[in-house]
Amino acid sequence: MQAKKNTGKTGKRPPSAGGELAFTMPPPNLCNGTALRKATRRVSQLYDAILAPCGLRSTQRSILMQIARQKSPTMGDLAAAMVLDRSALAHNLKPLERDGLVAVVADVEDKRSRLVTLTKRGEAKLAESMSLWRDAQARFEKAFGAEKAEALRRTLSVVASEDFAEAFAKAARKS
Amino acid sequence: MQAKKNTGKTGKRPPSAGGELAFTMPPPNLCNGTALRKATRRVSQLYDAILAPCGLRSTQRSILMQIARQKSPTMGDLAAAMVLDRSALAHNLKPLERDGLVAVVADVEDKRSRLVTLTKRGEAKLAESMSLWRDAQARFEKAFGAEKAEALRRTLSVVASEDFAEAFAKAARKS
DNA sequence: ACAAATTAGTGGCATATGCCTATATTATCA
DNA sequence: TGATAATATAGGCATATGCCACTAATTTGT
Repeated sequence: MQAKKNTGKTGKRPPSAGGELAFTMPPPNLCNGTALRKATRRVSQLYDAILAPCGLRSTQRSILMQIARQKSPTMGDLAAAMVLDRSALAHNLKPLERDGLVAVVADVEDKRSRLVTLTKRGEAKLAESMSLWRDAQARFEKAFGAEKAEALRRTLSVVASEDFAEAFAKAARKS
Repeated sequence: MQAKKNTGKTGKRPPSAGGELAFTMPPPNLCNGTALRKATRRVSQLYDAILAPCGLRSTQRSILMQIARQKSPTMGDLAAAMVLDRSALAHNLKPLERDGLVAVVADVEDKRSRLVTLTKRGEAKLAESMSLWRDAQARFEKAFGAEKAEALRRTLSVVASEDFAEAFAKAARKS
């Protein structure tokens, strides 16, 4: 960091942030990542509050639901479907295992793999959460519009896809 | 990806999840929260990889940027602007404080409040991150389309707003 | 067949996020 | 003014997320 720019009007100011920054401040709300994270925090909070009575958070519920869909996926398949890091998935499964909602068993086909399954309790808990989830969904669509919600989900699924990740990676930076 | 050798409905199955569930399985990709979280994880990963050389994650960068915008916000103001729980913000600031990028000082006006400011190092680090961030943004817009990206950000900002939270809360379920 | 490369998962570390409770400070009101 | 409510934050606990390095098992190249 070099000496401060002499713009001619720099006076003595509090220990920082008073003067001009070393870059042009972009307009607000321009970062796609920040916009996504803010919306996600808001919605997770709203959904979690509705789901609370069943003792599942939205993250946990989405994992149980995905296991139900894929029947008995490997850790890797499940992680890929959730766009979730493998180790993150492993950590997320721990509380669910501890509470007896999921079980992880070795795969006899490929001993490197482990298969994740719902237990009876897991199925029951997922079933129990359905009406709460439907309530949250209904509220979202009422507040935001069902059509717009569907369009948003489609858009988000593009952004979450591996195709998008590859396009992002290939996107040459300015030549 | 291995095909499960599920021998019909009579065969041996893992300790659960073989039969019909106690609810009707909704079509995939229907949950707004899950769609948001998946897209956010993907984009955070992509942005973080680009930002890595400067040592900031996208979350940290967005906090520094918001502090720069608000000059010296209180914890509460900053948390509200970030749609972030206060205690989460407090935790997130710890590594930044430790690294000397931000400073938290008591407010003389209201001794309950603490003001968050960027240090010189924080300003410099933020400035250093700008070109990396612009690279990530450019990649996103090239892969997704600049127009669509802007539309998405506008949509997300609606979802993240307090107005939306209120509308969600009021959205009566039983009409 | 055997070493090398690849693939699957674990464990450690660090950050991210949120709830609940406690504490300190300020504002209100009888 | 003194009790009380409201506000701002801190701390403890738990889950969420991701990177890296490591181990185990399979696949591949020769």
